[in-house]
Amino acid sequence: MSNVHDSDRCDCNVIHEDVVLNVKAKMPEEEKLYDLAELFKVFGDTTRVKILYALFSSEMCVCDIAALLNMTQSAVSHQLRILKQSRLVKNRRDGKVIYYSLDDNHIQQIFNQGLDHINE
Amino acid sequence: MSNVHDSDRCDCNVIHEDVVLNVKAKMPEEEKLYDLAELFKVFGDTTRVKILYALFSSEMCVCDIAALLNMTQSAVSHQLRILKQSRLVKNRRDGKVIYYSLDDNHIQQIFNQGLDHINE
DNA sequence: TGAACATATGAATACTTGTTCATATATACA
DNA sequence: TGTATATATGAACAAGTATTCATATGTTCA
Repeated sequence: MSNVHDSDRCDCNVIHEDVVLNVKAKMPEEEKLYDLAELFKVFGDTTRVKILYALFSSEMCVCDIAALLNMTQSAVSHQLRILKQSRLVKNRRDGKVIYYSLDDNHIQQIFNQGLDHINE
Repeated sequence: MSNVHDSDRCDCNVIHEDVVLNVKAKMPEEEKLYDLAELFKVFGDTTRVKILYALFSSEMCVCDIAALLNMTQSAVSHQLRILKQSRLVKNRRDGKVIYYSLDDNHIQQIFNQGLDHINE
């Protein structure tokens, strides 16, 4: 039984208590929203967006990605780690070379929706 | 006529030049990818995700949002400004009260795709 | 007009994060 | 086994950002 008024953080009055209660009932659990923000945080960096977009075309090794983006191997490697931790990319080893590829089929749709917003 | 080799930033060799050139040809223009990352950066904060999710249910005034999220009116106001600048929300004034609502119909789909990724 | 309320905003602070640099790990090959 | 190459990673630094605090703006109503 959570109460709208159990807070002292808001320095103004609740104007529409019915609305607040109604919306509160419909909100997903805190953790889901946190995870969602964390996912978008991963998409919120130009380098990572470029890497993901590159992998739409084909799997690539770290050196190729670095050359494509005109970036340091180290910088790319750091970003790939973040992408892998978020289960957005996976990798396979072939000798010395490690190939990265997409590990998710929602990314392209999410990106397309995002581009729709930008282009409208 | 851009050349893969005009860079000195990559401290390793290009292994698959054909792949790099092919992917480079398919990459969207730099600016689009930048804008896309900027958009996701806006989604990459728990407070803003919560605000947007709340507005899926109904339009709300600033005080109500602050009460719902147990946050300062000021903090909410700052975030609403960012959301408005990104054309994700709009507002209308009714006397002293300002009501915010969604200004984009891609958001819900983007969020749903994101949740699909998290839940799989 | 002045008090009360809703909202906006600038400055400061604490925290997060992307890149660099140096170096470690791992594999191939002579 | 030793060297070269591909990749990973820890530490440090610079740049960005969310919240807080104080205050300003704008509207209503007595």
